[in-house]
Amino acid sequence: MQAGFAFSKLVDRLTSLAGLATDDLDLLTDMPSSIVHIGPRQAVLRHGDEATRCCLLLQGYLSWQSPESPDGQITAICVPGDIADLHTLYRPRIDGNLMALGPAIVALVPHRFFHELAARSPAMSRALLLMLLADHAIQRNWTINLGSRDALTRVAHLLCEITVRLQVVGLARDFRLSSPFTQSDLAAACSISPVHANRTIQELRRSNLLQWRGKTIEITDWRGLVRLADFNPAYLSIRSQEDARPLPRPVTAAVAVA
Amino acid sequence: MQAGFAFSKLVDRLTSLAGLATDDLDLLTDMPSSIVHIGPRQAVLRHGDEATRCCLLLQGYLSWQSPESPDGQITAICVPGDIADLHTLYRPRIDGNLMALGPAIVALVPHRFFHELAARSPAMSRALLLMLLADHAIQRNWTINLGSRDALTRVAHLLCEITVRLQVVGLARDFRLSSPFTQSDLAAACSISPVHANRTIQELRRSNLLQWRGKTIEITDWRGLVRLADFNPAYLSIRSQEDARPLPRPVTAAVAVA
DNA sequence: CCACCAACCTATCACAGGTTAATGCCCGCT
DNA sequence: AGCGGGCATTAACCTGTGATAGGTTGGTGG
Repeated sequence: MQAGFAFSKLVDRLTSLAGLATDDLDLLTDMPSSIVHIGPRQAVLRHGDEATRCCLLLQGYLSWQSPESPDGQITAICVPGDIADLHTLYRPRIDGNLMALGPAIVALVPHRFFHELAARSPAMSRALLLMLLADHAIQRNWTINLGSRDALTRVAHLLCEITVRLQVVGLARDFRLSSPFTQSDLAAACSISPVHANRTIQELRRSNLLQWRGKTIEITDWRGLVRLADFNPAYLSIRSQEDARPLPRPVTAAVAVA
Repeated sequence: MQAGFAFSKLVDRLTSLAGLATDDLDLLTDMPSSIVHIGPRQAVLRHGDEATRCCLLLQGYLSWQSPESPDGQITAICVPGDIADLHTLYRPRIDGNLMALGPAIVALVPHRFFHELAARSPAMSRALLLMLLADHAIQRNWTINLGSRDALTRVAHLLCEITVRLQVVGLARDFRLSSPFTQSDLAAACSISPVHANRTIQELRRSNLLQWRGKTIEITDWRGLVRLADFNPAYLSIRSQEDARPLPRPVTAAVAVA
């Protein structure tokens, strides 16, 4: 999509969920926002806050951490194009802490904008709803991941999920993903100890499934990783590539007006 | 609320989430539905189905089980008043299996009804959305439960959650809950082995926190169970009792019309 | 009354993963 | 260049939970 457009990843994400006409997407161009750079391990939203703006992630990773659990368990991860706290449109009270994993860039957008957007375009309204449902489906899948997989397959599955979610917004197409997060972060997301996360990563390396050097992960055997993790991307509710390009401006409507 | 009304538990649930005027609630009286009795361990919806109706639980418990995982892990539990598959209003493809734990009674309601309901009443539309968000919050909490608690506190936490959710719809007020489900079911929900679930329950008994005899559980030390589980019901997004009664018919509106 | 079945309970053993702590590495800072 | 502080790595040890296998109880039907 438009390469220079700051919100292009949001556009990618939305069109991956629902059919949107160019008219609908045009509504995003006057999205008011303030751009904020976040440092590593810095909080974006704190437990108990009342949100009045949504937090659209432009670059990097954000994580939701469960409040008042000493181990700082990570309950969700956001990738670029995600609106981290979309649900605050309807329940503004923040439950949990939203932290950056590594440096990140976010756009803060007033709730008001999305409410008006939804009122103006039913298709957009629907797309936002599907975004909420997709988040829900991902969350359910994390439940499955924690409940039924061991450490190795759990880590593998998480990496598969992140990779595909990045690919939706045009990142990691070559299976190289930036990893500004630490092994401890990965451990916190998989609910294993940092030490065991390390053991696990080394086993993935030893099996020639991936390399993790410095701040990038390269998946060298995608098929193998998918097989190991028993990964099925269906739950991410991504439409097929076929359908995933913007619908043309509805000509019939123009005719009707004329 | 109206005791004889078949959908009173749904009313309880909705009003616990949002302020609803009597006018809004009246819209529920012509809800078309077919009542279905489900046997224990019987499937209500199967992975891959396309839903055209929503499944409102009237009595008993339903569980979502992850598809194609041999251990039959339970990823969510529904209590009376819940609409088990509300999300199918927007994404009708079923992901997972919906099974009854013990005998259950459900009302099948055409999607169409809810769509019209939402179109007619903004307050209802909002309440349904909040119901989806509440489900999401519960799911996130299951992630926390599996990720950060050991078997004992995990079971304790689940029992706390179910108890409070039942109380919202007027059940288990005396901390006695019907438990038509088996210890294996509980194990599947907590991702532990049935044997260990048994050990765990016995420890809860030994600590005089509860009794589980036959098909009812009696929680004899609610405070103690809450403390053990570190249970905080905030995530269930239940409004305070104060707010939780129906709003009076908005007189002002009538005046405006007149 | 007994056969049968499902659920519940108990005992034992093995192992995945947690805990702790020591070491090494790399990178930024003065 | 030297220093300090995260972070990755390795090792030794320990514990919670899974697996298996068997015994008990209670309800249901012949």
